[in-house]
Amino acid sequence: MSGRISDSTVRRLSLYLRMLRDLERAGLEFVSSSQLAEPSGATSAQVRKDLSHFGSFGKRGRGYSVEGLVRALEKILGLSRSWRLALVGVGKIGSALLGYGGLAARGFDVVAAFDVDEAKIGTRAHGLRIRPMTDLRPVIAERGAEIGVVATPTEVAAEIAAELEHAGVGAILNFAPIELSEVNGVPIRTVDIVLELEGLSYLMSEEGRRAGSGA
Amino acid sequence: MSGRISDSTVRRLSLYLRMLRDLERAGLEFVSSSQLAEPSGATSAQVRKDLSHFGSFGKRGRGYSVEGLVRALEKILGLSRSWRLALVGVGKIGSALLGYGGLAARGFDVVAAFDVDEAKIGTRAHGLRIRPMTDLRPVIAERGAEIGVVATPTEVAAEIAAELEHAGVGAILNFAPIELSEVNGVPIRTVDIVLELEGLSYLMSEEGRRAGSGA
DNA sequence: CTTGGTTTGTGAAACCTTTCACAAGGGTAG
DNA sequence: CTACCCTTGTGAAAGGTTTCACAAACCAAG
Repeated sequence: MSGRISDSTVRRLSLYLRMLRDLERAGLEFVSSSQLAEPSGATSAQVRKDLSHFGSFGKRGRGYSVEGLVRALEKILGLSRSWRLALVGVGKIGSALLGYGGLAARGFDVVAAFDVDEAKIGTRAHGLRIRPMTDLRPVIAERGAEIGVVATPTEVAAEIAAELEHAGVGAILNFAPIELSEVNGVPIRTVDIVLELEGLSYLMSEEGRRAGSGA
Repeated sequence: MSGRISDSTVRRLSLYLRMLRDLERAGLEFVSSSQLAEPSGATSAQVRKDLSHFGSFGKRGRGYSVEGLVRALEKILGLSRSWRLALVGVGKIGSALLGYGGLAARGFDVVAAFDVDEAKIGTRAHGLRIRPMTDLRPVIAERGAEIGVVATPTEVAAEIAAELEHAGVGAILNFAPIELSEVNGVPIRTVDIVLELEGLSYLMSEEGRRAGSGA
């Protein structure tokens, strides 16, 4: 089993876990790979392959114990604990994140927020005091933040990411539309809305071209 | 050339285009595949392969004309025009989107906003009147919105997506943490922040396990 | 015109992911 | 215990994407 696991596998594991939690809440005891596959658009074989990288969790003829698999996936994904986030940039996106209860509900707590804007510093947003950038390092250390969130303008995103790494975070979630390069093995995920929209734009134009070229 | 183009190729094309626009603004005339590759973390061969699916845009020995390639990529990606977005759900994320100038700047204009909250309906957010869900169909038709944006709670996301499809949008951008299934060939992209964070959680835990297992 | 330096466009090879298909194992009913 | 039905776990095959490597083409200099 276990070698290097692909991003797409990890992504699917998260989706399986989501569904399993629903099933657990619903009181279901066992689930088959095909039931598990449906909501994420995967196949049953893919579910089994994905899980097989980490061990053998099912019972032949029965399926998987819902509770057992929830615990196993939580352990694999590192979700049996909660994580502390440090947010840099309390603008539109930053504020939206602070107000989004879904994060804390899933074990991601924002424990510190930073901004350069003098007018914001010292004020509170959703119960969190906004701090100046100069406090980045000590506050991240003191609060033990493990994940840095970059919600700044594009121009400073790379610099902020570097500072976060220096401050000791182990991973970065980036909302600026720029491809940040991973250094020191600190993984970075970028959420790039414009990129997603451009992907849709391509598909819609494609369709037009396809239909148009037939005539 | 051109068959079915993979998502990752389209994604990279967007990144090339971004860089090319910067180069164009900087007044550069020609660019090589290796220069183009750098910021997106691709290789020069990959850049050439990606472009080769759509035609032959470069000059051997010289590279690509910056202006020419900008126009070609804009055409390929459907970005020589602008797109109209209809937003459903003016909560935290929805408001953040409305306030985010980056969208309009890149040719994605939000032309309609809907919500179920009586208190919000009729008020204006960033110059846009918030409308009741019952107006969805007529307003989308009237304003000619092509892309629907789902920024609602998870529970209603699937239903809203279906309504948007019915109302005639050609693509959907979904912010609810749920995998929506494409129907009628209307493509859907989901931006799922929790999924990204869980991916980072996996990587950080992996690292711990790797280091720990050696001792 | 010829030579040399550069860069594209592209088959072929290498690599990675997904799907197939089936033996092995487990549960249940009689 | 036997017979039958299910579902897992997994090698092997298929399918896709990325990298390699090189001929073809272009430019500039002499």
